[in-house]
Amino acid sequence: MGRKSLKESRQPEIIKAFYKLAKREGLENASIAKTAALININPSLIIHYFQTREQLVSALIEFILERYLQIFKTPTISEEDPKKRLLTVIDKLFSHKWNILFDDSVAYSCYSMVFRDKKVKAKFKVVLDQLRHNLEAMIKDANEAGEMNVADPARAADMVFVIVDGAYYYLSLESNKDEYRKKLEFYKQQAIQQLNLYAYETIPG
Amino acid sequence: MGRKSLKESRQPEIIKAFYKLAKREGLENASIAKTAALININPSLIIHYFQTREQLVSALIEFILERYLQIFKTPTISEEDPKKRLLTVIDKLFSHKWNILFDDSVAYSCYSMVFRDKKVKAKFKVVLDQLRHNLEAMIKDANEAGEMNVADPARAADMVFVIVDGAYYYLSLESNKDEYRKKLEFYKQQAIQQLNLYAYETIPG
DNA sequence: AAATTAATTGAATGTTCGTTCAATTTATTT
DNA sequence: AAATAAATTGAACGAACATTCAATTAATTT
Repeated sequence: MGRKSLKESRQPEIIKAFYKLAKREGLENASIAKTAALININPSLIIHYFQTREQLVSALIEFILERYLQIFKTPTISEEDPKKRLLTVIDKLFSHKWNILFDDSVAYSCYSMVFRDKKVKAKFKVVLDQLRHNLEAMIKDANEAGEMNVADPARAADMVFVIVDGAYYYLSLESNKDEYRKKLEFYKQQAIQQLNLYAYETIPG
Repeated sequence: MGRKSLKESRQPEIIKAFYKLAKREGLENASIAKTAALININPSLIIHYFQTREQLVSALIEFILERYLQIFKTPTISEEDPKKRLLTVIDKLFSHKWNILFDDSVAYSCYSMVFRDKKVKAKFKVVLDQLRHNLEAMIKDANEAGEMNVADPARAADMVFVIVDGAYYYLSLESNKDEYRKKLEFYKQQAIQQLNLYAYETIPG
């Protein structure tokens, strides 16, 4: 008996507010007090749900990493043709929505913890590997459907993400929208080329 | 008359201590008081030389960015053959010393400010562009010496750095030393391939 | 040695921080 | 309506923070 727990709704609400604040002012300036003020609750309530700021940050990291994986959990998957499906994912990786995930002060701040916190490092590793494995599986599907012939799907998938990560690292500094668009398109073509490097068959534009 | 300024020696000393501390505890936990304690001076002295913590961080960013450019300011340049010189730089980019610059919590924390501070963004842009221009110049030299024929040196240089940045973003999560070494070598080969993509002549291993 | 200027210290400031704890409110069950 | 358990508040804590200011020390010049 007694009151029902509100954890499942309150915790995400707090994490989202914390994230919003961190985006605005930087993770290092995102405090419990400010977060509480943002959603009109008492700071103690945040401690009630997360015990320490450290655990709140930990929850934030998981929140961010979950978003990364969502690229494989969208209507894309419903695409019937394996090669089309693959190219749709590549499209998405170099699209505006995916940009937003990378043009993100908070994500880089979280990433910086990788060097001081083994658990954070492990979390990031799991997600980045998952992304690679998912893409690898799609490449294999396209191979088996006879639509492509990538000799080493694992390495190809790896390289695609290396290009994605390296591309946004540089693109986030580009203020000129037109330059941004052009470069993004160039990097996308480079990523697609990775699927051709070992391919006997070329992908029609 | 009066006492001579010690700025030129004191400022770097303070920046280095601040950097050391930031590496150990994270930039967000690196305070003026702790930095002062580290080199046995009074906290006020740091304010004397930098006025605010913000300016100290700004100096730290410049310190870090200067180190990036040093890859082109080493004995490498003395190499007589343009192609050898180019490959030596590629070697360095995927070497242990360059690793250290990237396996660095502080650099990513600084980078995260890019999204909230236009000046920081501009600073990073200048340095990343400089790196690309330097490499582009070396590719052109090798082209003109008739040793290579890279059709688009600017894009090739860009791609090399995209691969470097993307590679370390993933590699920094790899704890297994053997895996790390293997993957680093693979990425290096991919970078070298970028110089061959448009080349009529292949580079002998 | 007197004057000058920067280096350096030390005490003090007000602010914000994360966290604790007891008290109160609110929802749910018996 | 009584019992229960979680939600929520509000006051309070000490710690650490960046920064200030005046006082002192140390080097350099005339």
